[in-house]
Amino acid sequence: MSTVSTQRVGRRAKGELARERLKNAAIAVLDRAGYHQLRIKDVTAEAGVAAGLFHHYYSDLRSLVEEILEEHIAKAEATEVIERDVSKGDWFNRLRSHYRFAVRNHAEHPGIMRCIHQFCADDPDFRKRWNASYYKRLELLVDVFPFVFPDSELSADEARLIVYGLSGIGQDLLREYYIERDSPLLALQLSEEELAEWLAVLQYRSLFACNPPKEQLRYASRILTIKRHSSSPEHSDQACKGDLA
Amino acid sequence: MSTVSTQRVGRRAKGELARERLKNAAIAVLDRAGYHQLRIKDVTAEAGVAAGLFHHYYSDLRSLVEEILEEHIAKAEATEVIERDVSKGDWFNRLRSHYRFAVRNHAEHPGIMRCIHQFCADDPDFRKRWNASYYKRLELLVDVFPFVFPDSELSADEARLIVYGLSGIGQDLLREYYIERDSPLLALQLSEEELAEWLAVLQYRSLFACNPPKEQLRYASRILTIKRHSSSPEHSDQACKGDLA
DNA sequence: ATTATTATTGAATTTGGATTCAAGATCAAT
DNA sequence: ATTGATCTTGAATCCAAATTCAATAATAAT
Repeated sequence: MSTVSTQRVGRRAKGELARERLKNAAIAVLDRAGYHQLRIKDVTAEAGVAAGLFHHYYSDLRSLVEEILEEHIAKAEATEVIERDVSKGDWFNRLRSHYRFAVRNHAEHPGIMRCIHQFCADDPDFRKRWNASYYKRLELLVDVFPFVFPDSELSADEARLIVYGLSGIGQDLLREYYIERDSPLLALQLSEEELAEWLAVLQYRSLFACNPPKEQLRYASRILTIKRHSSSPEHSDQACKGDLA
Repeated sequence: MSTVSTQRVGRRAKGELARERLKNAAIAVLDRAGYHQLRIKDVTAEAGVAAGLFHHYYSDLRSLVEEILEEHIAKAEATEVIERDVSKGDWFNRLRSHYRFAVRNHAEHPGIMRCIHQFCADDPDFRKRWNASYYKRLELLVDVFPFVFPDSELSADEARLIVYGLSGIGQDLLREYYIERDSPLLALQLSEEELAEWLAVLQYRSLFACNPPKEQLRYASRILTIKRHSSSPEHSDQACKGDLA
């Protein structure tokens, strides 16, 4: 059907290409300006096409942006497999994997993440769509709750309260760090892996009320030095030893 | 100067009154529609005045809304005194007080909190203004870090990383709960005090890697039943006993 | 080579809403 | 009671940006 040669491009393929160029242009503008300053003219200018062409491919800005976000979500969902190589009881690595995913998303697609955030605040329908994706990940954790804590007297909703509450750890921080790029924490010059680990440690501590196993930590081990000076030394690290189910 | 009687109202006072009515109308519309759907006509209609009157009192919507938010921030800062009756080493109550403040804000002024959120995502200047207020509270916690954890090897920035990371606990949750009113957690029917306590417990656990003292908990004590079934019983609760500096 | 289809342009029009303003109403001062 | 100031109205105007569309170019089918 469509020619693959460099010069000759089929009509249909050419159309698809222009469509794609508009999309990429929009992403570029989203990155530097955000959704609410986005104008059709910005997009077509960035793509180097006439203003009128926009409506040949999209009915309005919102539908273009929705397509971008939808694709992002779909792609992320396809490749996440967050808990892929995490062994069954290895909770610290499970949490760290979730954060790796979140951190990578923010670091690689700040414009898109910002836009998702703006859409969620504005548009109930989109918020539902996003939450469906986001909560799917959270529910992975909620689901294993009764298995990990068989003795706990928590209801399912209470488990959810905990997971949803803890999911906020680092959310704002990631935004300030990667999107606004305007946080005192930028001074720390953290790599993605480092940041993911720190946040995972914080989450782990809250979940289990103890530290993750020392040997798993590659960057954030200094957090283990946090001890109430009023309590007996070496209290909790030992008790919550190992990390196997 | 101005008459206090019910019927007769001075010229100046009448003006102030209309100004106030516009402001309250705007808050009402913010509550139900949010900043980005806010129109001057909506505000004047809600206030029951002609469209043109708006510009007699405000140059544009943004300045009106900024005034509303500025007043909110100022009032909140004036009355917060968050750590007022928290005794020096009583960390659990300190955290709980912070959450009481956050929860109350969301419960009482969902429209304004939503608007703050929207402004922060859009407007770098406002975000700075808000962060100045928000970080002021967080720095209360950062500042006492070296005092509470004298043996810790954390740098100031690392302490900040922890505090900022943990500050996210419950942020999204409060939005979904009080602003969007669309969270599976609504099923729990939590009172403000209950929610504040749950979130404080989560934060406390992450900070100290142990549970807060049982006797402080009025609602969330079931969280103490969370124990890794692989570890020895009663491990950390005892070690981190009491709560005095 | 001719014809039909799709892609692209940019000027003209439309739209949603902010902004202005002349005129009328209300009020305090004299 | 008259005057001058402020408050209020709503229709008229303005404006930025979206949207349309007739004309032209590029490509594919015959």
